[in-house]
Amino acid sequence: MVTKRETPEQTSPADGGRPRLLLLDGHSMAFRAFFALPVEKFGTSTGQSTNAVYGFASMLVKLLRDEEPTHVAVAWDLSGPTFRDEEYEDYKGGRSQTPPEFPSQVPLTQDLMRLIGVTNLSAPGFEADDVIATLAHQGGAAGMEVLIASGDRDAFQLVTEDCTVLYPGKSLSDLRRMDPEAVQDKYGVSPERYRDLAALVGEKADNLPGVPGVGPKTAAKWIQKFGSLEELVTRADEVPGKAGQNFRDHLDDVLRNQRLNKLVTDVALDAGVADLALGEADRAGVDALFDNLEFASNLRERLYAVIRSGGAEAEGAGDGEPAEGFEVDVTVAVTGGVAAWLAEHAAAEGLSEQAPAGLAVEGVWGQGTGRVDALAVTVPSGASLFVDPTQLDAADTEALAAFLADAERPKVVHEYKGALLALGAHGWSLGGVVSDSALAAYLVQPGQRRFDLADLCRKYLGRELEEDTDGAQMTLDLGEEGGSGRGHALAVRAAATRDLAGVLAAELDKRGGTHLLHEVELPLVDVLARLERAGIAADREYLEGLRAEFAAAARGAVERAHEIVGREFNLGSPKQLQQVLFEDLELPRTKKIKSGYTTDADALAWLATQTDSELPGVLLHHRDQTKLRTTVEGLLKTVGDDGRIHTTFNQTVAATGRLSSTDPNLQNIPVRTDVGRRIRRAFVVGAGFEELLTADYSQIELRIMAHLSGEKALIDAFNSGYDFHAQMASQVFGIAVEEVDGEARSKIKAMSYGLAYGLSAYGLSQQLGIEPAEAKKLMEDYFASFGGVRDYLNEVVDEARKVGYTETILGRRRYLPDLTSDNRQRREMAERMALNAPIQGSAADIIKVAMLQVDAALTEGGFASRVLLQVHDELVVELAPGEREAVENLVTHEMGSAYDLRVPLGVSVGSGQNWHDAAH
DNA sequence: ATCGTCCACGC
DNA sequence: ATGCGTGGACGATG
Repeated sequence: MVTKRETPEQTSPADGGRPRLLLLDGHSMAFRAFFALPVEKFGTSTGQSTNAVYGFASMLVKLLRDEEPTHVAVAWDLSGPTFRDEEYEDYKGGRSQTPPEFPSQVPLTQDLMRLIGVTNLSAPGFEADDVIATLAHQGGAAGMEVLIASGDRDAFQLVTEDCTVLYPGKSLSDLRRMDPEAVQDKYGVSPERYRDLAALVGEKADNLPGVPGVGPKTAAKWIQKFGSLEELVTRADEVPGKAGQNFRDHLDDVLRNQRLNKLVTDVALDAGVADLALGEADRAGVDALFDNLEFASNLRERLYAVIRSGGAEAEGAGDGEPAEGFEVDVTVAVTGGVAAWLAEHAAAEGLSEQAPAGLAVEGVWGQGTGRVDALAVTVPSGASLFVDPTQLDAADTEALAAFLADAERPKVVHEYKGALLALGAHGWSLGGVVSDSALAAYLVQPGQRRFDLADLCRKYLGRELEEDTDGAQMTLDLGEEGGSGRGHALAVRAAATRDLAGVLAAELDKRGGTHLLHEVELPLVDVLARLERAGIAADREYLEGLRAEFAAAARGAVERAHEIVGREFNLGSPKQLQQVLFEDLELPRTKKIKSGYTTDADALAWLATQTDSELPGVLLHHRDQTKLRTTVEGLLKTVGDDGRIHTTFNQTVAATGRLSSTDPNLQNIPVRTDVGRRIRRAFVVGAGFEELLTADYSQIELRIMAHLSGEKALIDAFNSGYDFHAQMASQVFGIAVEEVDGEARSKIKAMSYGLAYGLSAYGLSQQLGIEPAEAKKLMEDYFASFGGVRDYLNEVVDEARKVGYTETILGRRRYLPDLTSDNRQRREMAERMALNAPIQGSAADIIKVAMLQVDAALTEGGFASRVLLQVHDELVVELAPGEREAVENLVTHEMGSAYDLRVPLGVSVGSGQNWHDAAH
């Protein structure tokens, strides 16, 4: 196996040009690292051990820094037998078991090597040592200086004047330089005779017994006296004493040892020494891996200081100095100076999509609005303008507004939507935004938790955004007049955003996400900002009424529950509930959870059937009413002065590409029960509008599954014109569609939807309340009719395991390193994510495109109607007077044509005075 | 105050 | 032991 990166031009080592080859024995060094660092202190939150990876990386960083090699390779053992096993079947026998936390760290270490530009090598039938011996010979022949880092003493036989072995001492970072003199000093023999000595002494780790009673001292004495093992064997009868008799008795062992410990120097390899030049690091890849391993920034920074990086990385990163900050030359706008500065520094001809201005907005935003406290513009030269909007005159304001709105003056910003809302609240529009560093980072790695500017700078630029706040820097800033410290900080953010956008553009391009950013996510920002700004009208009095009603019902349930139990307790505390149900009332135990036994709704419903006690039913009722009450209260809290609720749509949270909604979450308003649906009546049409319209995709995820799998039976079911689930059931059960009853239909419906989630037979049985065996049979019957779906799902996972990521129809990637985890739970979780991500993510792609098309068509048609909400597969539109029919057609058409699947995109619409009545 | 757990709502 | 989210309440922790 060879992993090779592009070979950059060779760098010269410090000593004037002689190439220096560093060879590492991967397994032996990783194993040393494993035992050098406490495994329990190095692990991720999900249980992946990382001590060996961390230790190995630290050791390598030190070597790269101290030795400055020009060429590096790591040799790895393969799992299969080697020629030594064939010669001696007990070779390495009797080794104690490898610790279970170790093996999974090997591929992680190999990944890291590849990412930092180091070649991994191995050869079937040979050990890592043989690979190293071969390369060391090649390197020597090519006039290179060779360094070998290995924890295996067999490597000492390779030592020459030009080849030094670095052998770990007490700690991993303490590598002893074994040159010819050091070998002679330590063992009393020259490196050429080391094999002779090792053959006499034996090697316990390889299960190669030597001569009993003969250690390194005796062996060295003999070799010194006789000159070599060969001579020693010829004159074996001259060896004195008990040890000499043992030698004669174990002659065969010694000779076998000597044959086996000879390292092979002509292994056929996929790469020669010339191919081992230290490559360019994939910094984003290293970051992703370090994030995954939850490594702190310390090691990351030390690594960045010694590796070659691709892209526009921090300058001076190769000299081990701390990364430099951002060079900005800040002009603090004084009244009347903005127009002149913009004319001089930010003219349209000075900016381009490749060299845009960086814009940073300081302020707050949310609830569909915002406020600008300050803003900074940085142009490619580093010239920066800091603006306090309260200090502008009319001419300044006009010039600034013109610059911000000008689509011909490209700019990049971090959190575009926030900037839109904040600027919009001051009456400014923002045009020409060619990238949003947060969105770009999200598309590069959608699973990341945070997309802070500071975090991203550290990760992609290797630079700290903020200076030490407790150092002299701060004092200095404070000493300057007019808040230039604050101006500098904001200008730095603008500069950082620009640098970041450049690096991320390159990274995103590599990952095929450029189209998604420019054609979908960026244009969507503006649409979302307008959705948030519009909000949805709420009937406050109606909500108050609901709150009172739900609160009263909940109180009633509390009283009744206390009465039943005969004492007071907190119905909202799962812990107290367990005490009451399982200890006081001694009801049957439910499913185990961390803290005891579950009291969730399924369990309470089951308990209700198992006992005469009224309590479970009362608790269920209490849960329902309490949940409804808190939902209503949450909504009431967010109704604005304009009588509307302005949610926030987050575009960088869901790893699959979906939007999410917060403050309040309008994507989880109850709909499934009658009482829950009443809350939807509180979302009403606003003043000046006529009705609400809802439009949703029917079974979009199943349609995507049909499209992606190409399963003909599934595609036919969608085209049959019958009720989809009934049609599927008729196929599975081999009956006519008319004969499919409700039970059969709902079983197949659950099965179909469960597929996209990676549902197991057990899960299906739980959901349907049937025996696992019956669920298994159901799955088998289902796949007998729709085997293409199963094949597709398997293929998705296999492919993702191979390439490391899944992809949606628009090329949105999700990286899933856990697919190769040796931890079963993690691996299976990643497998379910892998089969779900293309389906859920493609649905997200489609509705995003639909939103753009609907929005554009509404604008183009001159309609006053507007989109208010997106709920994953549904859009809520506020209809302006007289526009219902036209907008209904428009929305149906645009949603239906957002993407051309192998099955039609079904869209159903309805309208009414409120969200409830607009359902269909 | 902050965090993890449990629970429940949506698609 | 079915995917993706948000959020409230509780209770342990600081």
